[in-house]
Amino acid sequence: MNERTPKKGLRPRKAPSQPRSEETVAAIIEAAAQVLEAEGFDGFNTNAVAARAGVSIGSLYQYFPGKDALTVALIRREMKRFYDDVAIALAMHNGEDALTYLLGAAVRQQLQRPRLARLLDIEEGRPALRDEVAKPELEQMTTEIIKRAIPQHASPEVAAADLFAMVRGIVDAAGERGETDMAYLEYRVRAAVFGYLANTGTA
Amino acid sequence: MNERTPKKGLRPRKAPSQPRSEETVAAIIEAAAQVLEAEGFDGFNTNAVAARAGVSIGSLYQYFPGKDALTVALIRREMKRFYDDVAIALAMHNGEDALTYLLGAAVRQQLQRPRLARLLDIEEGRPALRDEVAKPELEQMTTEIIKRAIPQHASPEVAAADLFAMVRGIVDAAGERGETDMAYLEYRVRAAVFGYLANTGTA
Amino acid sequence: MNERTPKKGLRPRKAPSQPRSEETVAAIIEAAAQVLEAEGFDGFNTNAVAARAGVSIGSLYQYFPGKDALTVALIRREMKRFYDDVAIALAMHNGEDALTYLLGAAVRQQLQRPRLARLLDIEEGRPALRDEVAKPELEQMTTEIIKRAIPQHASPEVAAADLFAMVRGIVDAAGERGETDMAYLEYRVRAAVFGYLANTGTA
Amino acid sequence: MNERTPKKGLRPRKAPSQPRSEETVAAIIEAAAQVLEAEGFDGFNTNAVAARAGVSIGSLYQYFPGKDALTVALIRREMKRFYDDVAIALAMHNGEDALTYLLGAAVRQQLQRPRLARLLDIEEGRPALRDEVAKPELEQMTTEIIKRAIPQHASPEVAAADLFAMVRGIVDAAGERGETDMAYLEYRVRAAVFGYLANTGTA
DNA sequence: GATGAATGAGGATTCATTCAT
DNA sequence: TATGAATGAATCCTCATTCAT
Repeated sequence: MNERTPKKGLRPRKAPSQPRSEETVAAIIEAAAQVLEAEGFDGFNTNAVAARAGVSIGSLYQYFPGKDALTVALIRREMKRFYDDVAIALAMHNGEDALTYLLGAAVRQQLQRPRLARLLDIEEGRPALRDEVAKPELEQMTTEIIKRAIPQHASPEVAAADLFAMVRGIVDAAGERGETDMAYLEYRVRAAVFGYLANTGTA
Repeated sequence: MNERTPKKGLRPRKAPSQPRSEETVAAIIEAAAQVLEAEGFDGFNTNAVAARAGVSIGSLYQYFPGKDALTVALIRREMKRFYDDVAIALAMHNGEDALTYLLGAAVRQQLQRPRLARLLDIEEGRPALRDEVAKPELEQMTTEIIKRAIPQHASPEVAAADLFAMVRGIVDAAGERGETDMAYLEYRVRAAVFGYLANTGTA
Repeated sequence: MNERTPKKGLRPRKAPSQPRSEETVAAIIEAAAQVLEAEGFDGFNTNAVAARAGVSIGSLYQYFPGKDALTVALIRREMKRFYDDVAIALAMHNGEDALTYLLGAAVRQQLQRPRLARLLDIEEGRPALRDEVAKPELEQMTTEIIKRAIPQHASPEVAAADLFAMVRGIVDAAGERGETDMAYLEYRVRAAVFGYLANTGTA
Repeated sequence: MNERTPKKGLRPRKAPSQPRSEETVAAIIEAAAQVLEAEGFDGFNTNAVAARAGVSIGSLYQYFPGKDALTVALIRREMKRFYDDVAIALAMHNGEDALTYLLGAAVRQQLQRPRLARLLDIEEGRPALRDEVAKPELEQMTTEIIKRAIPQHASPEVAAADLFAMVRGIVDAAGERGETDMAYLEYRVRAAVFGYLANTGTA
């Protein structure tokens, strides 16, 4: 499957109606997570995922039209948790508190399963998946939070993108090095983020 | 080639002594860069590289014991330029100037061939390559520069790692979005880095 | 590979330059013929063809970008012989002789390897291959021969198409029934063709 | 399912006694026709047929022991209409009229759903089905008609086979080219058939 | 009877690597 | 040394068929 190949289905093949199916789908996605975590990209193949999920390869393809669709589903599953956190942050009155909460959530999530998070970050960037996993609302919501925290900021959209990128960079690298002290990491992330905002805020 | 596979040679097979060989090796490495840039991981295969380099696949294997060795060579080539910049920075007297210079160099390099840079950043993280492309001196030198810029900083090693990671994060993301305004990007990177240092410096 | 799938390469992958390659290509095509003949469509898979040719599956794909390309090559090989016969017929002065010669050639060819001929006739009709195996010159040349044999014929193009179709129909069916008496078959084919022309000629 | 595989049931699994079953069976067969027509062999799979029929795949297998049995049923359904026409022809007193009527019926039927007809003609030839869809009576009846039309014909059995084959050849090809003018096509078919008979009749 | 989830053998294709020439 | 033909393990994916519910 080449990069320019006209897309193929990346959405789940069928909404699993029976409860049995739902379990199967969840099992496959979690198996994908585990395989990716344990074997890296090299070992991340559909047969391994099916085997780890305890289902046949045929079942996997009943629910996902292809490997990429499975990856997308996994990314979405992980993204969802963050979404919820963003919503919580948005509900806060104080902008700075909201941003702080968000950073904590990001650190927590990324350090929960660091390798998985890092590998999925990479997958997200693949041209074949990019459209499917784009998160416009997420960025909009983050922009909104920044506006509240630093009302006078000149370009909150750019700031949102930069902050996403730098947080991801710092936390992924920390996870890769095996860091586990979340408090310390959170402290540094806050330092980076608020430092960035302080220095770019008053354009 | 599995992640746990007992390593294989990742060093160039022979120090090309003859000038013709040197050219060949350079041509292969540049071809690898171009293929990676143009086709992404999906199209990055040894046959394509050999073809683009205008040499036979057999010749490629004469100079590189395997695909990973080729990747490593490419990473090293890109790293070298940065090395030189770090050396220049180290020669500067004023610590802040040195750091500023370094950030500029990083931005410049990363935005020169943004996609290549980003893909190589990913490759660097692969377990199979990590040992071969580790850059202890680089980190040490950067740490040294930070020490000079912020003498009282509590943990310059951690700072060096974080700064590497955040700069890479910001610049890779900017490249991916197609940004080309280096001055603006540099400004933001400086904001992030000096903001981080300001907030973590006085432990 | 669906019927509407945007085409894929159907031309041989590389013009085999070395003599060794040429042999390999020929061996693969003949193996394809034999497998198709012996096993029918059901057994006609690339692995079987490679095995029968005594080459690895990889070699097959070095020369043919896909299964269909192999089929096309086989069809072309068979077509070529007929082409030559049409050329010979075209060189004849007497139109009826030319047509008679052509019919004989068609019968001979089709009865040489009857099952292969019949299965390839079917393959030719597959939408995925149709464009690649179209034979406009062949039809043009046949039309020309008909014009010479029956100068006053109202619509020689239609006649050419009909004659192709009926000859193919009769001979394929005869082959399927295991007929081997070429003279008798040829006699009947001539009866059909000249009967058709006699009855449609004077529009 | 290989060509030599010891046969499997090709007859419908149960004579559907209840009216509801009969409808279901008919729906499945018509769905098979539509799928074959619309997607060609590539898309002709049991799941697609069941879906198009609006029944579950399980139900399909309740009525047909396998895919081939479904194909056979479809072929039989199409054959039946022709059977009736042959019977009508047989009831005619004048042999030539009978033959003419038969040809018209053949053209009409084949041009009704040309693609379906052509694909079923191919399926009929598959060794796995051949025995199940042989039509000895049909050929016998046709032979009878020929005998009446051309009493002195030397080998009416051979003629019957040839005529079947050439009519099928001409009409299938016409359908493939998208012809729709039935009168013109019928005229040419008559020309071919009566021409053939005229030229072979007086052995 | 009907359903549709599950199965897994089978088949197409890729690509890193070797080795005879 | 260079070449490029050959290799085959690995991987993706399909679809006829079964069977528990």
